[in-house]
Amino acid sequence: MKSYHHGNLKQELIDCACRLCERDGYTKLSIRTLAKESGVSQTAPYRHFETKEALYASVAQDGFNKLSKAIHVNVDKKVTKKQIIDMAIKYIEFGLKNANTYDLMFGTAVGNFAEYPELLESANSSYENFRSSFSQLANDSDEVIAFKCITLWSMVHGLVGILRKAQVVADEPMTNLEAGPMSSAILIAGNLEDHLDKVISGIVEN
Amino acid sequence: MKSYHHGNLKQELIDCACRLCERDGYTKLSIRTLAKESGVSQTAPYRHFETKEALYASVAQDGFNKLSKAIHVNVDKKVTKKQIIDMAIKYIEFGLKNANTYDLMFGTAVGNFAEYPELLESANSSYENFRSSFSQLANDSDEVIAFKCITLWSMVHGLVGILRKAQVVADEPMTNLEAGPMSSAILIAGNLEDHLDKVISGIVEN
DNA sequence: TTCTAATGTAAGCAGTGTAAACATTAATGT
DNA sequence: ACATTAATGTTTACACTGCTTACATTAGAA
Repeated sequence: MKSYHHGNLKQELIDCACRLCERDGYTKLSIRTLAKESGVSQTAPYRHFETKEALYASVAQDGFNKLSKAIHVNVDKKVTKKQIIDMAIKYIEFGLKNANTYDLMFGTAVGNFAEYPELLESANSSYENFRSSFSQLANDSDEVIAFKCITLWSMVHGLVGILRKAQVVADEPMTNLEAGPMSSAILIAGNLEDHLDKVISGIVEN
Repeated sequence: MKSYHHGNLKQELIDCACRLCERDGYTKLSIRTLAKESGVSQTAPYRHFETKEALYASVAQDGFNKLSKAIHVNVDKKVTKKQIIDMAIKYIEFGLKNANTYDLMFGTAVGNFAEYPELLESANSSYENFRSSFSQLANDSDEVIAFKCITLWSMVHGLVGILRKAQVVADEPMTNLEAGPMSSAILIAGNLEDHLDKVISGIVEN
């Protein structure tokens, strides 16, 4: 005997949306199937999300929270280069393992973060994770910190994108080392740590 | 008196799709409106594109062709660092000025390039542009060329993504230099050339 | 000139986001 | 304790989508 009111619908919708978005990609997600999955009428979700974009925003927010956890570095003490490299690897792993969610976080499905304050805060918090790690790396000015921060961020962000495309192009996962289209991207994937060490050394010792 | 057969429908559809995709984003594009725009029945496009994805593939292909032109460097002689920087700037400009098309090229709307051989070739050709420029920069082994190439590519690709997000987050175009969320990304945008000079110097003199 | 393949149309299916009007119930103020 | 209100759910419906199927026209090859 189920009651008229669900009780926890909003959170259940978010959880379910996160799962389905990551499994099938956010394009495949429909509000109707989401409602069905939660055993509720087709339009019930609209009591909690004005538009589909608002739902996406919640999924993206959840993604940023998970990203923050994934890349978190303890900044009580001085941060080492090795920790930065580790952070970079964790970031890339996150991007590759949660590719569909990552699309939602950095794609255009959610047009303007400012319309979703909670999402904005989670996104900024992720960035702050990056920033604070660099602030404990050396005695740098804010500007230099920003430079290093953006350099690494765009690097890892770019690598996530490139590696995913390269996989697609190569028609095989990252094991394919043969010469071929965009094969260099794949070549690096097998050597990610070395690659990052080189690049980050260049950034850090600047 | 228009004839039953259009005569040049496929190309007209592509051209129109490119225009509309870039103007409104590929999500907003519908085959029906596209058909209407070309003065043809709703289902006529299906004679030329099996699925909507196939149409996207054509738009993306056109994007890669334009990208190739935009970043092309004459590799007859030795290539200079300045030329590489210039190429990077051209790439970023392309990504920012053709943002919606860029999404189609590097996003997930076209799942597997291998299913669209022409797209694949155009994409590879863009990459080859990058590669050949680096090959004329110094006497490097293929591996080192690949390293530099991927480093810069992921860098500029990442910057395109980050700068776009930062714009969104900052709620104002790249002029906003106030401290705030992700403001460092914006800070760099005003200084793109300096930024790239630093980073590329790090890559080139390796 | 006939036949066939290419290219167009018409009608329709199943699915979508979302708006509007209504039903039920939880929360709140007296 | 009870009436009122706000929150949350349902029903119905609209306009739109990608795409399929069956049919119409016509360009080009035999």
